[in-house]
Amino acid sequence: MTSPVPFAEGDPVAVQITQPLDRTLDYAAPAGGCVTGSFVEVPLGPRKVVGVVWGGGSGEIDRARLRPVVRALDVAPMRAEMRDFLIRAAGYTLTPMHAMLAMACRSPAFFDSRYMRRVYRRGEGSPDRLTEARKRALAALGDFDGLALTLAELSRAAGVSPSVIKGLVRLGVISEEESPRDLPYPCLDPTRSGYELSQDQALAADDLRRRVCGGEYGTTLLRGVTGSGKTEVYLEAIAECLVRKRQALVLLPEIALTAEFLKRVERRFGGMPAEWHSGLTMTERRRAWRMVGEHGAQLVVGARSALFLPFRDLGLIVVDEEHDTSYKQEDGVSYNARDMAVLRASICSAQVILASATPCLESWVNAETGKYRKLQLSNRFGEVDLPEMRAVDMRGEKLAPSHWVSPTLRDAVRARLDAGEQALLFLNRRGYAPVTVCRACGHQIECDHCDARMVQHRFPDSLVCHRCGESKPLPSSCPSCGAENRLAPVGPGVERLSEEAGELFPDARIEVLSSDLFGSARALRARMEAIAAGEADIIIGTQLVAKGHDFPLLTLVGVIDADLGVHGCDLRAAERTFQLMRQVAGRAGRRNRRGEALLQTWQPEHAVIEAILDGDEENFWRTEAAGRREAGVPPYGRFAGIVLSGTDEKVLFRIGRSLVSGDAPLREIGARVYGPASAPVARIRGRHRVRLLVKAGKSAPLQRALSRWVNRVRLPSGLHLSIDIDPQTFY
DNA sequence: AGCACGCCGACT
DNA sequence: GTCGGCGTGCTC
Repeated sequence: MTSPVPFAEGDPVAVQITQPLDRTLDYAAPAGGCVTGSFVEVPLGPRKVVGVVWGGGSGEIDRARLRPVVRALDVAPMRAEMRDFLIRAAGYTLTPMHAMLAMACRSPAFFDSRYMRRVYRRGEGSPDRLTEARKRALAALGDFDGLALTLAELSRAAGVSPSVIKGLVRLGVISEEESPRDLPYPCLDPTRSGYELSQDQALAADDLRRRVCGGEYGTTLLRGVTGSGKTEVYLEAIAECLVRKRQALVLLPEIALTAEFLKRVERRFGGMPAEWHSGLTMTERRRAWRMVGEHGAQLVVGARSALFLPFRDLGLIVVDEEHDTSYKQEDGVSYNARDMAVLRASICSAQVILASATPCLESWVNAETGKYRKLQLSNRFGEVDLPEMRAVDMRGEKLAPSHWVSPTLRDAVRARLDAGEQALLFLNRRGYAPVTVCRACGHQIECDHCDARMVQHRFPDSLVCHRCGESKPLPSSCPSCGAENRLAPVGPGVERLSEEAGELFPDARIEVLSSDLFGSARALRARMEAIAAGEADIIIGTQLVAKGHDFPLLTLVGVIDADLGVHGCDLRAAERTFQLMRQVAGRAGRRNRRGEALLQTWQPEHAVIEAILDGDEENFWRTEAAGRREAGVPPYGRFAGIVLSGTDEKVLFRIGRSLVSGDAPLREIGARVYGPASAPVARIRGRHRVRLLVKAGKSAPLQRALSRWVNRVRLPSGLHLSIDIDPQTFY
């Protein structure tokens, strides 16, 4: 990598700012100079904004007219490889550079000065008289041996007043010193002995260690079912990375999973790594950002945005549960963290480990074709791990109206309860009922802002739009025809299912686990732990329970509606259903008990349901891949979504049609455009959305053609156009 | 993104 | 005759 170019005071420099300008602006370097990559504050009209020195000035503006950079910010300059990453990520996702840069500038470190704080440690002297309060103060210092505590922290920990501590400082018993605000994270020790690995795991771990040692780019798909010990294996790769003094990053799909993972890291390396996600306080963010860029953080555990942290020398990125859809960000800047991890690693010569029991088809194909290496972990616990899976053919079951638990499933649950074991009823629908319909006129209650049906909830009584979060009370009369008391809930949600379970199993302790029923991730976690310890007999849950938590007493999973995901024309419907079913089923029966999974379905002969039941994963992936190849869709073709949003739907369609009629740049590369049509979510918070879909061949230069195409039309003000490369949703 | 400049309707 | 609506364009 090129070393940073220095600029002396007054030299013209090009600055990329985080404001919506699609080019750099020239400024005069500040007093003390700056280098390429310096984070700077620059004047823009009447304001001051943050930017990064991108290089020497363009010279377009007369030197004498240049406004000077206000100051270089007190953080390490952006490294050349980070700039390279941002430029290439922007080019791939067709994100304007200013928006891409903004993601790398989400740092509270910019404006908080690097101030010192006064901390207290044990000093040399001994006290003249050892009072009770003084004893407590010294004991507290002993408890936090080596840690620098502030006056407030120490006096709270010891339960004494600050004056006691000040008194001891005067006697020299406690020493007072200045220490930087942001402390390095504790040093992790990769040489501690790790978890005991099975032979299979040890082989995989050795392989990954060698890769990390090589110091080159490479991606490995690490496959293994829940309980096969993927985490222990990639912790060894991290250990190797730390031994080599390079930094490591672990991406997790959900914040709720970090706490448990952090504990495992602490057990393995004897210290806590840095965390990065939306739940951090300002202070924590500042410390993490700064320490990652200096020498103070070896390992970061975080959400997808951690990819934009200023790592000094990143040697390994682990993407855990790589198939998880939350890695794809679609609001604002849209990118897939899995793909960006691979890009970033290829730029800084790092290894990538994509870990999953059920990889996404793209990764499966990449592993098959040799683009990624693959490592398969077999099951540590022999054959016990996968539950016995059976379909419950709903066509042969007798069910009362508005009931969803079949007699077959009911009997199976009863048997588990009698044996003192737990059962899980899985339904991927929050709330009481997904639809509220008027029995008099057939009207369905929709959200006023989103064109989505509102979901009826009972805790508390209300109608909630799951799209925008809008809620309103359940009316007593139909908003369309005015009929009184004719509004009826239709279809099941977890709350309604728990009502039914209550009737079927009046003596059982029933617990609903749904993300909206808990105030915080912490509360949810605590509840899950209590349930895992046996505080419930029947768990009713949404996909929340499919991830992450281990319920050792759970031996039966009943999937209320296995067909939910297989209809619909979404490209990935089959894949998602497969992944979710395997994950949920994997919750049943761990370690010593064989579990059972019952899938209620109206179409047991459907290819996806059959693939799930017969357990031959490779066969499922092969069939799915063949179908995609045939249709020329990802990963054998490429898609891009164009969303036009604005207040006037007619204008959106007009612009959409004019885009279609000017599609020459697309036809030149053999791509086709479909639409315009109302977007899957036709209206969000009052703004209409119209969507176009572009389909191109696998190796067509899609991005270049798209930007040429889109830049041709002039957009009326108030109309917004966004491009989503590799969209997750279609129709 | 902000903020200014600028060109057409209802008020003192 | 002015105040102010927000459309268009600029920011080194």
